[in-house]
Amino acid sequence: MTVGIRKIAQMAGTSVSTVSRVVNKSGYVSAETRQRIETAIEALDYRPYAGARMLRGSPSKVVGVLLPSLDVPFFGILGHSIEQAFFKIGYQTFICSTAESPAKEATYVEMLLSQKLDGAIIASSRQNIEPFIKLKEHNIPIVAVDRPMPGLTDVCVHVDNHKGGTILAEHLLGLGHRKIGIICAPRHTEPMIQRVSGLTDALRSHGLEPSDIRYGSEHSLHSCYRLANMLLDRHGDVTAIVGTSDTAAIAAMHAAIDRGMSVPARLSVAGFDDLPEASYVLPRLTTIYQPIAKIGETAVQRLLGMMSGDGPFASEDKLPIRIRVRESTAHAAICESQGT
Amino acid sequence: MTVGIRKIAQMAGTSVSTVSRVVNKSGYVSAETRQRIETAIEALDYRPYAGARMLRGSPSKVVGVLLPSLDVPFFGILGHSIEQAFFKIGYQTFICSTAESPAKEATYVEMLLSQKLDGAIIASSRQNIEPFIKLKEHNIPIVAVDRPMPGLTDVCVHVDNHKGGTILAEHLLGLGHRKIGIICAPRHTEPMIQRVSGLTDALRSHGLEPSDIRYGSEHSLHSCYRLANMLLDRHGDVTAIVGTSDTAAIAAMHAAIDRGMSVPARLSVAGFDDLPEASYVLPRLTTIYQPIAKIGETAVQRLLGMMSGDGPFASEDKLPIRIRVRESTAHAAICESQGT
DNA sequence: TTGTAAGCGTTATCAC
DNA sequence: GTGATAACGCTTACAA
Repeated sequence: MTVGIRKIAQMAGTSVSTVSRVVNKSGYVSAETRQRIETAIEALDYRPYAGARMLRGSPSKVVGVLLPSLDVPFFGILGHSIEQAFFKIGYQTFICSTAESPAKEATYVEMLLSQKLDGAIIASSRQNIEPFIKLKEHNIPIVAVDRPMPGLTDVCVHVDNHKGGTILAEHLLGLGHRKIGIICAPRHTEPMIQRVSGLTDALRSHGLEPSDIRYGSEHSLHSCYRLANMLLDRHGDVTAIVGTSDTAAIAAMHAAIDRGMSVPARLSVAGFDDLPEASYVLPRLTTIYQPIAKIGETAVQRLLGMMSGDGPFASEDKLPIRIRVRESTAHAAICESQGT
Repeated sequence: MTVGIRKIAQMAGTSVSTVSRVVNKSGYVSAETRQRIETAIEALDYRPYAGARMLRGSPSKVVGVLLPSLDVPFFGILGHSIEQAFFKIGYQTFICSTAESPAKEATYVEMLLSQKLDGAIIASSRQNIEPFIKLKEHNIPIVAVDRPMPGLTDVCVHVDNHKGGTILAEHLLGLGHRKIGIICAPRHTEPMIQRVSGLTDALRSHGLEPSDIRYGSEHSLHSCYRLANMLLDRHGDVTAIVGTSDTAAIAAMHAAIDRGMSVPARLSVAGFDDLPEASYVLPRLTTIYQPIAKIGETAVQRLLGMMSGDGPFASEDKLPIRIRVRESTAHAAICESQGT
C-alpha cells in the first residue's frame, strides 16, 4: 500500500542505498541514475517516512507545546506565534490544551513521549511540575513561558508582572486616586499573584492599602462581573478598579456602567495584557501591554538553543512591557466632583 | 540511549514477543512473567514508540488540523474544540496555521504526509483546493469545517450563513429600518459571501437594496473601522449597519460613536458569530450565534466515521444558528426622530 | 505459555 | 559510483 524506498529502487532499477543518497543529497550519484530515481519519486509521489528515520536516530523535528487553553485570546496568540516560529524552521508542533487539569497534562506527556519529541514549551496553570517530570527524566529540553516552572526548568520567557502592577498603581496614584480596588482572576496563577503584589507594594510605598481585593477562580467575563459587583457593593467609594487581566477590567467596566457609574468620570478602570478586546470596548481600556507574540518567538529561540546543545542552560528572559494609557482612566479630582 | 522492547526483555529475562504481549494485552502470559516484565517496564520507564508501530501498519492516531490562524478568536475556539475532542479518544493533533498562504498550506501538507496522519480537518481561506490534493491522492480522509471545499471533500460541517444573513435582515426590517449598510471583511471567504447574499436577498424580497456594501480584505478592527467611515461618509442616511463578523460590527460602532452618532438611538449595528467580544462592547452587540465548539466536535465525529470506514462518505452538516438580540439594535422610528 | 524470526522504511557501513 | 547488509523498535505468524 504505502510506497517506500525499495519500491522506488525497484522502479528505477537500482538499490535502496542509491535512492537514499539521492533523497538525502549525500554521496555520489551519477546524473543518469539520479534522473531515473527522481522520475520514480515523482511518479509514485514518494516521501520518506519521518518515523522510520527516527528509528535510525535522527531528530523527530516534532515539539510539544502545552498550554492551558487555546480558546482564550492570550494563549491563542501565544500558541499561534510559537507554532509559526517552529514552522519556519521545519518543525511540527503538537499543541496540547491541558485545560488546567493535571490528569490531562500527564496523559499528554505520555502521548508526547511515545511520539519522541525533541523539546517542549510549557505554561501550566498550577505551579505543579509533577506531570512533567517524566519529560525531564527523558532529557527533553523544556522552556517555560508566561510563568516559571521552578524545579522543572530554569529557562523561562515571560514579563515582569510585578513591575506591571507597579506601573499601573503609579499611573493611578499620579491621577490622584487613593481608593483603589483590585479584581484578580484566575487567582492561583503566578502572573496574577505577581500583578497583585506589584500593585499593593506600590500602594504601600505611598502609605496606602488597596481598598478591596476580590479573587475569583474563573477567567470568564461573567464571573469577573460578579466579583466587580461585590467589590462595588462593599466599597462604593473606590475611584479606580484594576483588573489583573483585560477581561476582569472589562467586567468591572460593565458592572460600573450597569449601576450608573460612568467610566472614567466616576470610576477609572485599568487592565492587563492589552489584548485586542482592550481597544474594542468604549471607553477604550488603559492597560499594560505585553509582547505576546514576541514571548512565543523568544521561547522558541531558547528551546532551539537547548536542543542544539549550546546554551543557555539557564536563563530568565523578561521582555519589556509598557503602559497603554487610553480613555478608561482619568484624574480622580473629576471623580470626586461627580461622585455618587 | 533509548529504551526499547528488547532491553525490557533482557532485564525481565524473557523474549521480546512476550513483552509485546504484555504491552498489548494480547495472548497468554503467565502471571509471574507478566509481573517481571511489568517491573522492568516500570523501572526503565519504558513506553512503546508510536513510529515503530506504524511501520507494522497500525494507525498513527495522529490527525492534521489546518486552519487560517489560531490568533483570531473564531479559529482559536474552533481549533481548541477539535483538539479536545481528539484528545478524548487518544488522538494527537497537529494544528497548522496556514495564514492564508497556499505556499504554507502546501508545505504543511508535505510535513503532515511524511508523518503519516490518519485524517485531516481543513478550513482554507481561499477556495483553492490545490495544496490539499496530495492528501486526497494518499487517501487521507478529509473533513471541511466552516467552509466547504468542493472537489476535495464532500463532507463539510458548518452553518447556513445565507440564512443567518436573512435573519439579520428581517430583524432590522422588522424594526423599521430601510436604509441598511453592509461591511464585509475579509471579502473572499465563502461564509462572508453567503452572509452578504443572505442579507441582500432578504432586502430584495422586500423591494429594497443595501444602501452600500463596503468590502475589505483584512479582518482587523482597524481596517474595518476605515470601511465603516467610508460607508458613513457616503451614506450618512443609513439607520443600520450590519458587519459580516462581530469585529466588523464593533468597528462600525466605534466609527459611529466617534462621529457622534449614538448606538442604537441613531444607528443600529449588528454582527455575526457571537464571539465573546460581542458581549464585551457597550452597547452589547446584536449578532448571529453559531455553535463554534459544536462545529469542531461534529467535524471530529465525521472524520472518525470516515476513518473507520463506515460512512458517511458525503454529508453536509448545517448546525443550527439563532439571532441574539442585544442592545445595539433598536427601532428605526427612534432613529428618524433623533436623526442628524 | 514462551521464543524465533521476518519484515515494516530508513540510513550507515563497508565492500565492490 | 553503486549495492548488500545490519540495525533501529515493534508486531505477528509460526514453532516449540
